[in-house]
Amino acid sequence: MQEVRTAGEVRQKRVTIVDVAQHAGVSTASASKVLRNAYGVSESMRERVQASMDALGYRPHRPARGMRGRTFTIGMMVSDIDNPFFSLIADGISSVLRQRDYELLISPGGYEAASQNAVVDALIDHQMDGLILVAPVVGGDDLDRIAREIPLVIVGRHSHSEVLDSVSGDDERGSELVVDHLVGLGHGRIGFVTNHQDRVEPDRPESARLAGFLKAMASRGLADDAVVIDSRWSLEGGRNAVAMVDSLETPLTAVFAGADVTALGIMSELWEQRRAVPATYSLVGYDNSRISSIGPIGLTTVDQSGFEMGETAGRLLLERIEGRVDASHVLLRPQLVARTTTAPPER
Amino acid sequence: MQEVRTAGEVRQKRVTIVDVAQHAGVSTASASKVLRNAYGVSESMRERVQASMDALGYRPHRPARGMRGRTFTIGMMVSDIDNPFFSLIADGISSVLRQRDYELLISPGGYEAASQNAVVDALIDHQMDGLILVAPVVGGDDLDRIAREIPLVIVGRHSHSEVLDSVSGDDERGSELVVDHLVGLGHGRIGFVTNHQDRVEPDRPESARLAGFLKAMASRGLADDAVVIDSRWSLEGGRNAVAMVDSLETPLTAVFAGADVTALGIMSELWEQRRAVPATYSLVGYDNSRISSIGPIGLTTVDQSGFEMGETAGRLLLERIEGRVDASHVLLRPQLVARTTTAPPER
DNA sequence: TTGAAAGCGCTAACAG
DNA sequence: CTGTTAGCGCTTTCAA
Repeated sequence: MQEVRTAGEVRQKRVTIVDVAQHAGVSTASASKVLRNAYGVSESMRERVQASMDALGYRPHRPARGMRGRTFTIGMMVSDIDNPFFSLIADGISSVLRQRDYELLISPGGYEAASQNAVVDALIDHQMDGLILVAPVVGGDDLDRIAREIPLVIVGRHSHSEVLDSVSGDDERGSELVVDHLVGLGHGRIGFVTNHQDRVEPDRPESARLAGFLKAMASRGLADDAVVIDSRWSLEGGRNAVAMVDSLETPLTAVFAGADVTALGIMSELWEQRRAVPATYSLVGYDNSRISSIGPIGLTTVDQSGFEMGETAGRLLLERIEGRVDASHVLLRPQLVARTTTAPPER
Repeated sequence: MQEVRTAGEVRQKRVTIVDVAQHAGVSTASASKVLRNAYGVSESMRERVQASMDALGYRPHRPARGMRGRTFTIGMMVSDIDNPFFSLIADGISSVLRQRDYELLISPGGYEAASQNAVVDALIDHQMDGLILVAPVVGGDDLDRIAREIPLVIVGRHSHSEVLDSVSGDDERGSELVVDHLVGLGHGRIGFVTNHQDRVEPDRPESARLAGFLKAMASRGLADDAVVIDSRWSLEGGRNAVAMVDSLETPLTAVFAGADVTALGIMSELWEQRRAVPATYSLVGYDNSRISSIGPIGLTTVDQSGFEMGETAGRLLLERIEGRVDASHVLLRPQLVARTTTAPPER
């Protein structure tokens, strides 16, 4: 029997820049310059070195690069990778980075500030060239502190910080679109399901969507018909919201769930109780996640163009890395996607 | 106005092991040993150094560690992060790594062998200590080659390789469970939607599930009633499968979609045609993704216990890194989850 | 334009 | 048990 061992086997050594330099008959410094597209190399030098790199199949060792210069790696923190919206953002980022030979590495940070901070530290320890944090729950001061250590872009959270960039949807506007849609259908008494915050941070999407909802209702003379249901933006939170809505003295004709996942929880709970949507009440989500378009779901929701957000975030981060110092905060226009969970009220 | 500049500002230098050693009044070698929990350090030394590390808030620089030894980082490649099943696997892996101070970094590799290979190379270039590839489309030879470079575990794909470990669900058994369920309900003529492979690789889940389906049908005397529908495991593939099923001469009473996402595509298409499930035909998926449990969907499917897969993969990889040389291939038992998309045939 | 040499933060071999 | 020192692969002065 042939022995095929891994640990015992002598793994062939990596091709290093020294090998390339020797093969091309030049100094490592010159090879390095070619690798980095740096100034001060003749055309012939560039060609020779490039040929050697190709011939030897040279791939730069990232940790070694990181010791002195850049790693050409960008870190992305998300709470949980299982979020279709994050996936779109990641695709958008990748599409920008790819053209510039940067690489994207993703790390799930959970839903607690403590665990997210730990993940951010770890990404910094990897000597990444920049970080993109998606909907971080970390406090604003912490974000500024991080931004002073490393180029930083946050996605999905409004910001006015001077030291970092941000890309987010115009959540206030998004809520307004929803209210317009529902009022247009004839609804008056509308509920909004919140994502409970122990310590309210005004720059978080949940705050902006709630504010937008209240403002839009008020400006249409429906301030007294705006009902806030304090729950959580999760499947479970949606399920629980159903009972809360039922316990209201005056019933609702429409519920704006604040997020698709919450709307799905509500749908699921209602379905189990054999109550139909939109017959029971109209239902609106937020995010336009892929599930929402599936036939039997057909959730009316708000699209945030995640891919474009990712592209923008990637572009901003590269600009930061190249040295831009003034902050840039981009707000993207949301769009309402009307499907089958909204209809005129029954009465 | 106060100037708050990032790039211009002098960023404070990192705390290095030299700082720790100085603070504790010992050599860097000793500090390093404490950091690595290496042998040959007195209790008092350990305490002093540890105290200094805590006092200075020392965090080891991963690239530097990677230059000589381990980075304590594991890379995970997935085709696309937007897959609830992958999320479960990642959680499982993380739960194991966390106890051992390893970190998990995830990289989306797309659906092509070429792009996946590029991502794997990039992870190797980062000097990661080991890799976990989820359902790679890369050829078996390539996997062996990779495994000779770096400790490797593949998830969701059967393997008999001597140089790498694998964890997967028993897909043949899973298909058998589905056939049993459907036949138990009274179905005879059953369709199976495949994920088309240009070059059939027998160790891929799509091959195993198809084989299991055909075998189970045959062993129940239904070989002639087993219909194979060649499509793709995607939302679109599911949608297209509907027309293919409709064009069959003898109609089906049940469709085993091979994967949840395919089943969702079928559901969606049928729904748009105002045809009900399971009235049109019973429908079964595979994966038990989170969506499948949502009320209005209620998809009958097969659970693969992704979290456990992740745990196992993490454990196997750490063992490899510690030096295990004989391959380990784990097969996990799948379970049928019956919901509302399956029922006895109408006739 | 090119090359020699120092050094990034850490580990490992070896000496004391 | 502890310290000295070389060196990982690369970038970056600085000199030629």
